[in-house]
Amino acid sequence: MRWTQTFIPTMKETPEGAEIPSHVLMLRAGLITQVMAGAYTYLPLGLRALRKAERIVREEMDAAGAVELLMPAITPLSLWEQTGRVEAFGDVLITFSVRRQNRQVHIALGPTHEEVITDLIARHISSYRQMPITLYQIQTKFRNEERPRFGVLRTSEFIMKDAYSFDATVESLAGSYQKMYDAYCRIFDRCGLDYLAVEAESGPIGGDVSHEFMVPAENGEDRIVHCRDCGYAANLERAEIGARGNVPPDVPLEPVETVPTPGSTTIEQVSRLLGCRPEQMIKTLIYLADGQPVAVLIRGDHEANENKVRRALGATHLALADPETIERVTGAPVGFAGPVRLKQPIPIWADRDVEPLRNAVTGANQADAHLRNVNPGRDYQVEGYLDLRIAQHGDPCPRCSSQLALRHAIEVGHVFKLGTKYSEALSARFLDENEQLHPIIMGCYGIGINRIIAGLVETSHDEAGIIWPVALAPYEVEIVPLNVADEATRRLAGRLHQRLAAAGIEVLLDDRGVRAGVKFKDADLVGFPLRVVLGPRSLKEGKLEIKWRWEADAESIDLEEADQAIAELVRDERATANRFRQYAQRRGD
RNA sequence: CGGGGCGUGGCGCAGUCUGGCUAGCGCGCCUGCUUUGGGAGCAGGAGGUCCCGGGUUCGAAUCCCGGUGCCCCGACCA
Repeated sequence: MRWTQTFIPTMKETPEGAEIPSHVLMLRAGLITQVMAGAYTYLPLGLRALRKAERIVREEMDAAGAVELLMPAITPLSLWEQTGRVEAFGDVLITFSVRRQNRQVHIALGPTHEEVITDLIARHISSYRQMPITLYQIQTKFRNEERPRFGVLRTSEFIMKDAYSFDATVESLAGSYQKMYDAYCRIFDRCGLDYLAVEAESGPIGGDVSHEFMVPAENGEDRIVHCRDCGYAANLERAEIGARGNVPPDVPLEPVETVPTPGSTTIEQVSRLLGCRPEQMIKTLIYLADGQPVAVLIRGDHEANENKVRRALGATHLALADPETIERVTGAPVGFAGPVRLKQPIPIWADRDVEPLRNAVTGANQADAHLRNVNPGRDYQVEGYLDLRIAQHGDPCPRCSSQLALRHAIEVGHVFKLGTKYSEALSARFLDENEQLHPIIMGCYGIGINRIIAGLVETSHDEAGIIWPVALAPYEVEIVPLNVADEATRRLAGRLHQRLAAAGIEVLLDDRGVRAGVKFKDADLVGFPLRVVLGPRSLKEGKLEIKWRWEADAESIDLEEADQAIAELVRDERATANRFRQYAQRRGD
């Protein structure tokens, strides 16, 4: 391809509103352009990168035995009503009605396709002999994001690879799940992404096991913990905390004392008023677990992890209690709850970090008052001490004796053991070998194709621009003739271009009649992996210059058979990605 | 959905507080000459509903009212 014949609107300046590197660089390099909040056009270069990511995903899904199909983006709203997800999605689900003759057809744009595929399977699979099977598609999804942001990382329309497995037994599901997990590792490896597979929260319904594939990045929306020593990694929503070796301080237990704290309902206000540190305070949260009130004690400087609480209580639904319930249970308005002398006897569970607290400060269960010198056993009893709080940077690792690091990350993939939620709701059942009817056991597996690109750019760039691995680069090689006014240069460049293209190399020829500096800047900005310069200096000596984007220096190679040498280099990098890996390694250190 | 910011040729911005000549600057674009290894120089030129609607005024990019779009922080995110 010739630069003058395609469409690459690069920009010298950063458009207003773009802040994070991936957004800035994708706009400036002419990969994307915004159409509205949360919707982008993929320009020719951006589309090429996207297609390459898609192809890697497709190849690995096929290799893992998954079978591709394509479902429609428009789906009947009734399907979503059957699974209760019209409410679950709320405004995120884009719905509309169209007229057909004398009736209204209610349509939802698919934000994901569990309903559609389960409905399909329900119609066509009825025997254990037809399973296991995994189906996938690469398709545009629609979610009306409350707040689209970060360029292409969070949009209302995006391309997703979504796969769904169907198994007769949980053992079989484990196999299907593992195949997808392994395929995901290969996919993100091939894309050159620096990723972590983290344990993820599977949510209150259906699933029991789930992993997310995360690209650690400053601007990621998710937060994960990672142990460098043993490799434990988990989404913050799920992250366990290791043994803390909490030993209560050897101090005399002071008598409980009620102190007035008018209007002070937060940890911060009370700690300031009473001159105590938040870590000396006990936060008492009243939850409704499947409708039953329960008290949860968390150290003042910590935060409750509601997923942990829900799991620990074996509840399906968990939510902070409403003010009326709190008042009924504690006898005080919101903000003054404590474990001592609750008005109504309810179970009290505490986080492990509450156990060693002595002479602590907590709510007095009466308006405008707190208690000092509260101690466990003497003043209140708990059902038990459990891991109930959100992990923090530096917390002990749950798997080894090391510490957890907290990092931001971009979620690029998610694998999920779904169970039978959708098969039950949509009657997708099969007969086993004993003629027993069971709901089909499902798994679902998503990859955000756009996020692969954005994640790569976000983590692989320098001041000058993007640094693509060959696997995702819009073009593998860019030929830069410095003086296109020179007939000989033009002819040489054209011939090289032709030969490389004929050799199956993805090559772009910058044939613009602009100054050398402009071409160099654009080459760095877009970030093609291999740059080939034909300039008067080296041409005189029968040489041309090649330079990998991530290397500082160029090297000269003979003009004679340069095409073969370059093709060989590119093929080698395609096969091994060794050079890019070395750069990524250096970058990581 | 709460809080904040912005909207002026294709892009980035000034001008708005304190209303007043023909709305300005840089980049980009077009023409010509010179130049040619890291975003060239000179000369000439094209390109504008100053986000939209209403109001105040002799006069509005500028003041007032309403709307709308975009961005950021937070809440939310199968």
